[in-house]
Amino acid sequence: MKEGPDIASIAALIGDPARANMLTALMSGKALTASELANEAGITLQTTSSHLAKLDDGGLIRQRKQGRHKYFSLTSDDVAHVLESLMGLAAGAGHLRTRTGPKDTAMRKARVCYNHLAGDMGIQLFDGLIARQHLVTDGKEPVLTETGQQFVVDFGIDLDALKAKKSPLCKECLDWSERRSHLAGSLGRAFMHRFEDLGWSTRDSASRVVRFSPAGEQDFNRLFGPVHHA
Amino acid sequence: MKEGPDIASIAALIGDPARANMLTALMSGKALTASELANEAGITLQTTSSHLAKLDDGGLIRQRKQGRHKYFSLTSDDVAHVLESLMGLAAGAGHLRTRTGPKDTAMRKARVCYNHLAGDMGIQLFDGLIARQHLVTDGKEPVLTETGQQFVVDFGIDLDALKAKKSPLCKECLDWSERRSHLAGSLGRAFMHRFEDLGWSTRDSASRVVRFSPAGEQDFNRLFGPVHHA
DNA sequence: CAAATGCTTCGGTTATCATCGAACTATGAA
DNA sequence: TTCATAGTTCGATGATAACCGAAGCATTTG
Repeated sequence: MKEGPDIASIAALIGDPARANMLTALMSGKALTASELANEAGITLQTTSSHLAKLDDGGLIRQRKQGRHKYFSLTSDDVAHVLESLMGLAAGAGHLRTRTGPKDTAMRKARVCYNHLAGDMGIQLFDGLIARQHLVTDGKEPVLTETGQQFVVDFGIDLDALKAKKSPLCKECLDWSERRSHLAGSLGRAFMHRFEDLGWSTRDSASRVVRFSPAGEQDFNRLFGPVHHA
Repeated sequence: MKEGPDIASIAALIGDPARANMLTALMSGKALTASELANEAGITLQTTSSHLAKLDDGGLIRQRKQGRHKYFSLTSDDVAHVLESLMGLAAGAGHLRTRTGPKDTAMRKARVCYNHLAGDMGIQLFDGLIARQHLVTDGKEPVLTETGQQFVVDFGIDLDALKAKKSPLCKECLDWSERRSHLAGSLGRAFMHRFEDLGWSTRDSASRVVRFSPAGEQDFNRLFGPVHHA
């Protein structure tokens, strides 16, 4: 009724089932066309157009014209973060829409959260970095240690390029399936990208599922898995 | 098409302006009554009641009856975190709301609530016991853990005598200045009594104010103050 | 007991908004 | 040019839900 940040209008945007489905689809990190989003939400193209205009107006999505197509994507990691948090709440409250299926277990194991790795393996990555003291979390956002910076560079990530950008290097993102933190931010994105470059993992084209090859998973566990003390 | 939790229903809950105002008001961490929330949202009590039922149904708030009042608060830090993120997206500053309770600073700090400690220090006692895992609250009334029982005995309280009585050992009591929980029940009374026996505190004869000696407050903070992680 | 206070339930009104059919614009292909 | 595909705009409809008045509980106070 009065002052303060208008969380109601933004939440209302997410609160419509059709729009929520579109946003969830965009959590894959891929840019999608209006038609694809219409299909995701199960509504006609006209209605979709109206929804997309509202989402754009609310600053939740960004659009790029390319030929006669129009590609839509989430505006920022912040938007993805809010959506992921909402999923956490919904999952905690027992508001799951679908019961556990084959795809669900794959989703829980490894999936993309906008542009970084989430699910069980996302948490392993995060915990593994911390266990090896490559990353420290003192209250606020995580920070790379000296050895951590060295490790990242050795792993084949151009750290200087990431630092040059203005977007935050490390961010925590709450996992809705595990209810624990995993690594987001530009470093999280870089890790995801590197895994694919190394051939460790591939993205499922139709969903958010990330599939690791047996060899890739083995390498992953060696570098990020639980630490065994002597 | 439909994967993951149902974020739409939860977002829709937050998406109504009246409910958003209530939730924002509850972000203070304090429990508020239905009437106060009605006032915050600028709607009648009937409508508020309906909204509160929906928020409760969605698992966003939790309610507690005390006397003829009903106090509402956010269910968890997770809820607060989502709201905070939404505010970030809405790109605005937070706003503080109604300030209620005793104006006397001494009363705010420490006072007697029937027979146990209330006010800021009462909350510190309660939070401190939980932070040290001496007390757990899983939905219902708090319960002493193994280490908690040992701690209580070591502190000089005759736990067996308390257990022998029929009155409940631990109860949560809502603080009317801080609007948060503190420890009541026979254990709460025992703590209060022990503080006085140890010479840590004395009761003001004319009011409900409890005065701690400097040394007593120091000891109190050592045992019940905030926990510092290594 | 009765009066007062705090909150809930019920019924009816109103306003909003998601939805689709149809018509329109824009880009690309034949 | 003509056709096809991608997306937008407009108008009408229908369902949902926010809202309040009035009456009903429940608890405390006098």
